[in-house]
Amino acid sequence: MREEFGIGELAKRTGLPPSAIRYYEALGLLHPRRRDGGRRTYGPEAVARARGIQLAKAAGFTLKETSELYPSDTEETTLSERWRTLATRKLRELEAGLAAMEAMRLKLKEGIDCPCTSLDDCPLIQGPREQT
Amino acid sequence: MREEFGIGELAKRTGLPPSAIRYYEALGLLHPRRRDGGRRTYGPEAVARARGIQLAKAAGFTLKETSELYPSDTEETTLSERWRTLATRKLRELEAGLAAMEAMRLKLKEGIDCPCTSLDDCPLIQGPREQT
DNA sequence: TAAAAAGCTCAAGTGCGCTTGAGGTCAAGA
DNA sequence: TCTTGACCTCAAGCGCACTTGAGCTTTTTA
Repeated sequence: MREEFGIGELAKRTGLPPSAIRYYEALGLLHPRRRDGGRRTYGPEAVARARGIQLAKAAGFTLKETSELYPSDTEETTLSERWRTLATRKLRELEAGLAAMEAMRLKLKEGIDCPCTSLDDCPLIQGPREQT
Repeated sequence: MREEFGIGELAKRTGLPPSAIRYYEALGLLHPRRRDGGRRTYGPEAVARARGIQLAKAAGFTLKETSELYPSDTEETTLSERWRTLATRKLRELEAGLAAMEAMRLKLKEGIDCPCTSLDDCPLIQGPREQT
């Protein structure tokens, strides 16, 4: 039979607290089975999913956005198109975020390496950025 | 005399709503002067600062962290050392974030370009990542 | 078998980053 | 002058991502 374990074990394997795991489930990101008595049971795929969620978080996605990235949850079977659309959009946003982080990294590095005392001094932000 | 303007003008120049500008001030990120009557007055340096804040936000910093990046606010005069320590730490965190975003970008791109239907299918997360 | 450990649900609380609203003030123009 | 619009303060509210706590049940293990 397949390897199954409880919420405590999943917590141990992912570094997430059980409360967060339950919360993700409430948002539809995780779908444990239940054993008699009501306790949640997970398999290895839950570990993969949890890692995906953590990665998405680290990449700046909200949990709602992340859940949209896992559309198998919505009962669709041929979801390739929808998924691709969503993922493409997210990819664009991600690349914008990456650019911002890279810019900030440069600012920080410049600030650290140069004799001025504050980010304000380094004229690195004065690009043509109006609006968010 | 130096070019000075009110909160509405700063809002226009930065794309930030006045409420957010006041909020940043409450957190010690902005330090407008006041004219008789109590209204806030800003100069061009406030625009630069506001852009820095926006950039930091886009790079994933909290406002608290961002404020630590502008230590001139804390009355210190020779802050280079402290600043450099902080900025170096932030830089490391930023680079970790960048790596995560890059990983997610790859996952998304892979998912978009390959025939599988979900992120779970692509074995891209199964690295040795435990804990956050 | 009995006590401890792990889990369950549900409601409320927390911190962040703002926004909204009430109620009042200040400044410029018709 | 007087009205309009920009601005002021302060308190409360909101969405997100969780955490905490109460009160109860299920497993495990000594």
